[in-house]
Amino acid sequence: MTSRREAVREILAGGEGFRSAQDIYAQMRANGAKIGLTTVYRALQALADAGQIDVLRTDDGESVYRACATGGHHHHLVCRRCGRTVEVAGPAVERWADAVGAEHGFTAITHTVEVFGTCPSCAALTAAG
Amino acid sequence: MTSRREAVREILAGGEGFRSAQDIYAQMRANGAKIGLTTVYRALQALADAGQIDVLRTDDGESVYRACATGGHHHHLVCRRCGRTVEVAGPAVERWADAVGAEHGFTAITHTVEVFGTCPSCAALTAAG
DNA sequence: AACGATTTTGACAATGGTTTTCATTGTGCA
DNA sequence: TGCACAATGAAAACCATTGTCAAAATCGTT
Repeated sequence: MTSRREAVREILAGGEGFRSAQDIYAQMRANGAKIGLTTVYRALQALADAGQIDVLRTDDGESVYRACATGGHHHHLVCRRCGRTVEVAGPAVERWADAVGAEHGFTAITHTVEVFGTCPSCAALTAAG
Repeated sequence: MTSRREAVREILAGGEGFRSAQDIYAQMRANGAKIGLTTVYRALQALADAGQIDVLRTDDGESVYRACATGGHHHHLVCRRCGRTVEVAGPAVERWADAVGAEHGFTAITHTVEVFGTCPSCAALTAAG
């Protein structure tokens, strides 16, 4: 029983976009894995704590997870239509956030940035239909 | 009974930082107002739809609301300790977000940016105790 | 003022993602 | 094999939020 976390991580690594804990759980069960929802949550938390996966909240309050392609700090450009995501590095934002914080005397600055848009494919679809 | 929304808006206008729906409800009850939690939620939604208040999600999934001081688009610098918030305008980020989106062919770009940090007062407290 | 139509309100139940509980099971070690 | 400890998972608990629906308030009309 090599920690189920491995299994969870592999599921995430095997996919592309963000997935919710519930989805991951369902998929694992579908794959025949014997795992509980509780454990999925715990694995996800551990992975997130270890910085091995990305976490972000959808607008309706659900947490979604995704394997981190690049180890470093980065943000996401998410298609609001199909959910396709692109990891983007944004040195400019990092600097801006730090500057803004410093300007007001804040320390230990962190920030969350998510960019949403309509990806080319979906834009085409929208135009067509 | 001039729409309870007025009352909710006034509570928000009378405070500084972000407050959760539950907090607002509790405060209104404490002030002697006869209002239901359901109505607070409805008022908050209506106000948010009308663009009269800011809404954002805390890390633990709770929605928090705040009277919008400036009408225009802006972001927030939030103290992770005491919740004090500063509205910041960030032309640089706007441009960056648009540029990043455009670079990948995305259109109709929107973005969410929240900067967290420890405010001077809280930093002092931390250092002291 | 009186009336009905429409909207607003709010107590309560339901929802649903997430977390906790706790007994069970697996693992490492002597 | 036996024991200590971490991991697991089923079910219950949590809790912010939303839905339901009947009562109350408001408006427009007479």
